[in-house]
Amino acid sequence: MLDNSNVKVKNGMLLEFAKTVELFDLTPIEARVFAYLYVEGTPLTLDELSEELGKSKTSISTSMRSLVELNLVKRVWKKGVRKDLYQANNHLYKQFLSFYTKKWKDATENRKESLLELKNEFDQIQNDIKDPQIQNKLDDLLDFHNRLDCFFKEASEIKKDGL
Amino acid sequence: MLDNSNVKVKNGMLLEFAKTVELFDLTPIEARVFAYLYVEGTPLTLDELSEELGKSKTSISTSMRSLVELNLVKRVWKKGVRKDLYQANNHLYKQFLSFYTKKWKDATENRKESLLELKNEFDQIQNDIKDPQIQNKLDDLLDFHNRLDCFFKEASEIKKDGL
DNA sequence: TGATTCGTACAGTTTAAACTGTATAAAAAA
DNA sequence: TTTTTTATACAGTTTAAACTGTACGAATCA
Repeated sequence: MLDNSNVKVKNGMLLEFAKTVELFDLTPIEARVFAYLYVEGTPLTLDELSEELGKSKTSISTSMRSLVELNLVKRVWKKGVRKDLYQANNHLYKQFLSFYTKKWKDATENRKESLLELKNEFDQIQNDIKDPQIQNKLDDLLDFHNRLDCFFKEASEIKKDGL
Repeated sequence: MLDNSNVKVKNGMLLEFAKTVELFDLTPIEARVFAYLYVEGTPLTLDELSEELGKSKTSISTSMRSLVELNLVKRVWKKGVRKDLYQANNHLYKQFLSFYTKKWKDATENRKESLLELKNEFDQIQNDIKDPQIQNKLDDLLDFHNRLDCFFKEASEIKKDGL
């Protein structure tokens, strides 16, 4: 009875937060693992998480690897503890937005490069057989990708304010 | 030979653009349909798309429905043509960013509401048994969601400039 | 009116992702 | 050293998503 309401609120947080985390293109289990680590606060082992979330240790291990790669979770050491301990990074906003904007910037930049290559190829076509429609579309697409790029550049600026 | 290079560039655009579209959480087939419609420019029927993309008409039909709901494609009529015709909206940047930011704003707002309900519930716990850790985390999460909200609000502002 | 053609609902199939259990290499303890 | 314990690679299984073909109601044409 004493802790009952506390636990209820905690579980609610866990559930809601995991949904938000999924928006950042994490798989459901990655999201749950991160949310659990974050709400719990203290560093936890793979076995503990496996137990608490009712998933196999292998599942936890693989999703943990992703989370570490994404810089959302870090491995921590504690004297006398043999197992690996993992802790959620607690700068939620900064971390999430930075890895998300990075992902987009990388993607759009790759795409821009490819489109520029296509433009080069197109420019080499003899003028009299160039399809002007294609010219237009190519330019539109390049413009679109440039704007996306700008958007996420501005986004990372905004991010820094709200540290 | 004459059109060969044109076609090659066109196919390249199609491929690259589809990848970008997928970033906006569209399924691969939705992305391809949209990209094809966009690159092609002229309105097309389900049958034509089915033929060109080598997918069943049903597949095209369902993905087209999503695209129309997302306001990325519109149905157009042409005198004398019995089949439905679909055309890609050509304000790429505006359309994509507006539906994307909307999606995020809706999601974070829902989440904020749920968290506020949890906060109410938490406030009703007797003070002496409140877990202060939970208090902190709840506040952090609310703060995080507020910032996300702000981010996408600012984002839609930026968007309007680059119309 | 009946005949034809369109778009999509639905059921079934294929394909891919998520997940698990076992086995193994690496590290720690004895 | 050997024994024990950890994290993960891998193969196999389960689960979910993507996709297709058939069938049917709605609309169009004759």
